[in-house]
Amino acid sequence: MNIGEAARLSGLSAKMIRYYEEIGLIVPDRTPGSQYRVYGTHDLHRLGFIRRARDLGFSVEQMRTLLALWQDRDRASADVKAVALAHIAELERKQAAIAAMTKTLKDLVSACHGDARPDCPIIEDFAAGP
Amino acid sequence: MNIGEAARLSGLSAKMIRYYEEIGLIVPDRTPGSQYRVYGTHDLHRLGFIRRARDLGFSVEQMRTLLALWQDRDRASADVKAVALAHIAELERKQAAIAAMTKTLKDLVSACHGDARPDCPIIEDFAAGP
DNA sequence: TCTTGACCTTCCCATGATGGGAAGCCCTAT
DNA sequence: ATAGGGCTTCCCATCATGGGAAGGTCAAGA
Repeated sequence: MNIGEAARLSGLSAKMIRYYEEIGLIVPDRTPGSQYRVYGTHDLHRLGFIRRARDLGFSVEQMRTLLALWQDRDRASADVKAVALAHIAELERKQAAIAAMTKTLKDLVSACHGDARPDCPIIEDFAAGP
Repeated sequence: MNIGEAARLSGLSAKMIRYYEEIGLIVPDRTPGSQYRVYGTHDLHRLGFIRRARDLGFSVEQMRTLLALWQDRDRASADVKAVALAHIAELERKQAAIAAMTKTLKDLVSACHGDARPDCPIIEDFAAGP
């Protein structure tokens, strides 16, 4: 099948599939005459893997590692788990940062009348020196 | 003062201060001869405001809005609150997305032995079709 | 058989916020 | 006067993604 159908079936955009090829994640065959990309069942399976990993927030480099581990039938499951754990740690780091911002903002928001008057603890907080 | 000291005092990098100038958030005076940027107390105050807003995750466009509201002594506190609430909503959206990824990953990780054997529920999940 | 329209190709550019680095100017202390 | 540190502008890179232009390919219908 061509890239359009592969995109539809995988849920990735054709743009991104070409990008993933450019960086070596998936390299399909080409039709001899037209140079159209041709995706077979194997490629489609690989695209599905990429899609799933991407939706779970893995970086392109992590996906590269995971794809290699997938292909390596003798890898230790510990190797896969390590990649997943590293990603979880990163997600939790981001989550903590967001939670801290949210908490501060909610405190400020709850102190603000939110009416037509100009005095506002939010702005005042921002304007207060360190 | 010059940009280096302004950077030190505000906690922003000189690079970023120049960038904020380029996009019109803060425009300092220049020394007539040398074209060095010169930051006064007013500028420093503004940089502090930017720093605080940035650390709370506001986008540059939101900072632009907030700076304008700060300068406008007649704004309604509701206007400020609306910006903050919109940002909180965005943070919570991101937080929910991260939490969903984290949950899925943790489930997969807990199902994975993480030893020397090759069978791994994580990879298997990724490889499973939609 | 020819045309039309949908699809494909490559190439360039943009995003947002940030950093790196080069080439060259300015100022101050020795 | 010279050295060194700070400043300037300019260009490039990140990461994953989308937009769009110019042009090639293919299949279906007249």
